[in-house]
Amino acid sequence: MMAQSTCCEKMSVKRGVWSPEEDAKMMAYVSKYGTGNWTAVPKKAGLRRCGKSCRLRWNNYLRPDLKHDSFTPQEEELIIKLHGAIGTRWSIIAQQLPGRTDNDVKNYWNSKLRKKLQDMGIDPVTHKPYSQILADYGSIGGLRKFGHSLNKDLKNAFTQIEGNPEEQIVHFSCRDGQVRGAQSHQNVHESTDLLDQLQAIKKFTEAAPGSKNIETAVTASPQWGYGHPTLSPTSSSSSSACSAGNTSSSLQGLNWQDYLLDDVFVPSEENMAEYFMCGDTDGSRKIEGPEPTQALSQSKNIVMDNHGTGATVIRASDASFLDEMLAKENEMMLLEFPSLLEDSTFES
DNA sequence: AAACATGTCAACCGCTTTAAA
DNA sequence: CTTTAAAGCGGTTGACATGTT
Repeated sequence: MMAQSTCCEKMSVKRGVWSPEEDAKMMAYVSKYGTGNWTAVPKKAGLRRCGKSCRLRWNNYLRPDLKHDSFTPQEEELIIKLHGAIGTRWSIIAQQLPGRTDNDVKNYWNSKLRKKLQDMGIDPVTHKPYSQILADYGSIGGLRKFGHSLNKDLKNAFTQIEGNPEEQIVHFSCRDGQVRGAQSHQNVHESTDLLDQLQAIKKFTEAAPGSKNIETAVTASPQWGYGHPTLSPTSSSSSSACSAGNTSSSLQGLNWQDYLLDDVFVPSEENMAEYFMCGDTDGSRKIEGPEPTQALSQSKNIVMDNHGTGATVIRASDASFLDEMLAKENEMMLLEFPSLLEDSTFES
């Protein structure tokens, strides 16, 4: 294990997996004294643990209101949707799932849901199809030459794939000028590992039995649901294939657009408020901090069209901010990747 | 049957936020 | 207002289980 100095080490207390005896002591203590003042718990409960460890054990495992069975398709859907809206705010997501902890949700996302989306050709960070993300790469004015280089690489990569190249490449082609602004710009930062994405797309195209299916699944993007039968992975591990199968019915009919940020935040400010007021009947729980406001202000600047092409409308007042960001990025590109900016072999 | 790879999940780390002194 | 301890949080690790070669 690590040799870092922690509070637990200083106190020379036990670490690692809890024994049934320790759990019993913990339960006995809480039933007698209740929770709170965790630093005092180890001494009072007769445990050789640090308070933090006790709190974690109680909150993540021993609490009687916790569910210990597997996640339901409904819970799965909610996690995906919320993750698409607010990202890795696990505690907030967990508040919407009674009996689940942030740790549960986080683990479930990392071990199951993230892979499931990847296998379907959807970027688990942006919740967009990889094809759209890659199209966006080529459509960013501030990264003009960089985008062209990427497109060249993409074309090289995809000419290697067997089948009808026309159908497969067309979805990754540059649609210059169509997507600009905060949303597409964000994609550049959030989906930085191009290689991984290429591999995922390759995997996706290989998994589909024929190019016709790909045509149906990708070209007709409004019909592209998470549960699309042709997207079920055939070459992935048994567990992911199995879980994908489990949810195909529950998620059928849902489009990837359903999981985009705007679906949750754009409709109205009331919806926003409702969303961030947690499900408690007394309404006492709510999100703290500036995030909802930020999300709202962002959502006002981004308007996705109904077909998920990612077209954005930026308020005039934001233009200078964007220009500044793009200029900064150009500057960074010059410093870090001057060779890419010199690449003039792929102009269009 | 053994070795290796992969998946799962409880627990930990360290940073941030909150609240009390 | 400042300091400090407690609690909250998201990311990461590692032990164990299971699957694959």
